[in-house]
Amino acid sequence: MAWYRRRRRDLPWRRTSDPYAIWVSEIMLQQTRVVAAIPYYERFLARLPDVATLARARIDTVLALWAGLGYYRRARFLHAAAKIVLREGFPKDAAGLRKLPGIGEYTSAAIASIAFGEPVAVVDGNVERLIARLYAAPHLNKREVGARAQKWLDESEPGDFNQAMMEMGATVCTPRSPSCGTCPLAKHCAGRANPEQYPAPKERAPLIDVAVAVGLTVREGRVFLRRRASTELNSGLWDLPASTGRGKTLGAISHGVLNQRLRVTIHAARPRGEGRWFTAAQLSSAPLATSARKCLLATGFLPQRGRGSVSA
DNA sequence: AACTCGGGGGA
DNA sequence: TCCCCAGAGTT
Repeated sequence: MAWYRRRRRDLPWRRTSDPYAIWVSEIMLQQTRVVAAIPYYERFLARLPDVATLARARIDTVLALWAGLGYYRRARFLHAAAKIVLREGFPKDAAGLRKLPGIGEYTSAAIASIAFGEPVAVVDGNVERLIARLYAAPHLNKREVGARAQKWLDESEPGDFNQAMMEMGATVCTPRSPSCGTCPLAKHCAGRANPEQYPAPKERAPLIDVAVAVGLTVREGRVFLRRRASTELNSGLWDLPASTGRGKTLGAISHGVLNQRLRVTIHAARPRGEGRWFTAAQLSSAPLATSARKCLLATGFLPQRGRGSVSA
């Protein structure tokens, strides 16, 4: 705790005690690095400053604010949960938070400890690694990590304790080349001699190549897009429609996603099915699928500007 | 417990 | 290219 008070990063969600803002930050931080989430967090809260505004916003607005951050299901869960909160009130503890869509074991504990001071330890990737090394235990499951973290929890300041654990994992007890020389726990750490062995590496799924063909139609400066259905992946995002692949090839992109590598070929096509025409300017504020954005950059429909181009 | 999410970015 | 990130939901 002394180390944390000295070394904590000045992060935007550490400047508020608003449970809504902390909630938004925790959803954005799921499987997402702190530095990646910061600009999205700032923009999201500026546009949707409270839970009622979020609940009443259109899903397109929410998805557009999320575009580029990945794991878009999080945005839909957050929006759905905001509607529930507007109707039923903000949950008062971790158990109540846990019932909301998009909030699991980690996130319920994080919000409850940080916003409400509830003495419950979080287990994220940082805490797993820190505990595994501290005990030189390569194969602990989440429940076992949680029990050990809970034992150390400072119940007078559980939010700061949890953030201290994660901050340690993110800045000192890092996956590769940890800074054991400056670690305040080094002399208590059983894994100090060989930190890279903890936790044991997980076996990875083999990389799969997937061929995808999409159709591109441009007329009078507008491109034809379809909205992905609620039953599909990336539902709600605008995407290029599928193609038979028989039209003239206009380009190709590679789009890595988890254990897949999508090889997307872009073909000239006629507009088919439901869809909408977008100008390049309209796309800057539309929830566009990342692979579609790459295709539109590759074919020159969108200008090649600095990635992200997070315009309000 | 394993798998998916057709993510994203640092090293 | 590899690794893993303040994970959650589904099967």
